[in-house]
Amino acid sequence: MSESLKLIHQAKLDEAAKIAKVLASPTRIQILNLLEQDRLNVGELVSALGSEQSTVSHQLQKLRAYQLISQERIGKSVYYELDDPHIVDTLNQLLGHVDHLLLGEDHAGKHVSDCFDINKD
Amino acid sequence: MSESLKLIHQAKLDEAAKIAKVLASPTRIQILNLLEQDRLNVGELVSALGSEQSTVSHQLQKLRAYQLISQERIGKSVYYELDDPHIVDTLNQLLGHVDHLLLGEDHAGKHVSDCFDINKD
DNA sequence: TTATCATATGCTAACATGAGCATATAAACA
DNA sequence: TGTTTATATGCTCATGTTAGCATATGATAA
Repeated sequence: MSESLKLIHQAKLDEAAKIAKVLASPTRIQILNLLEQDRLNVGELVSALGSEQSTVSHQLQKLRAYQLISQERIGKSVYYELDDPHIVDTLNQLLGHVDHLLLGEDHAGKHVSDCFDINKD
Repeated sequence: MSESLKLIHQAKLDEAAKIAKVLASPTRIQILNLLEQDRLNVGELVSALGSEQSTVSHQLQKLRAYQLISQERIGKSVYYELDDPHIVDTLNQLLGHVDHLLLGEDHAGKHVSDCFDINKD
């Protein structure tokens, strides 16, 4: 009598890896985090992130490719917003995991707050 | 009156991205999936995965580096098992997300089962 | 000790990725 | 129309990743 193991089939495996890849970038995580709070245009994202405008646009392109965000032009600006509630869950789960890790490492007491505010304007 | 946005601080961002990176490989996801079902040695993983032994060992090394798995030598073999319950949650959340996606895409009806069994021996 | 089996590691080639500069496009305004 | 503003895209450099071959290590068996 032999035990059997379940394999995830390749298509599902590849898709899962792709999504993980989208989340595997600090910049993209930050963008998703910001868009979870508000609908923002590129300029607002650029100043919040402190990155180059082209860098932000490139990352938005990738998020768009996975249909995680949607865009709408208003006047001169293009506003982005989250378009996939599931990815937010996955991201928050991931961030929760990290909280747990960082809390564990920082057991000594000198724990820093997770977030800090910035001014949108 | 200006709205404020919360930024995730860099350390947390980097850590989250690192974890996502670990999950951003079909091979590693499959390994985690298999180890979720049973404690397995490298040879068993190799035959289940159908990859080169060195490839599997390299991936195990990465999973080890993140302390997602632990190892124990028994006789000539080294057995691996999951060492982090949280990552399993994150992975399952991710896989659930993918199920949702694939189901959506395959709306036409020809939907394939998610997993298939293999013989462990 | 030597041979053998199981696993780990060094190395390399092919490929992907992230960031930023320079530039193109597209809308709005004068 | 021409100019300005906002965003997108092409290109490139530096860096990282994957997989596999060859080989090293480590444990067991003879």
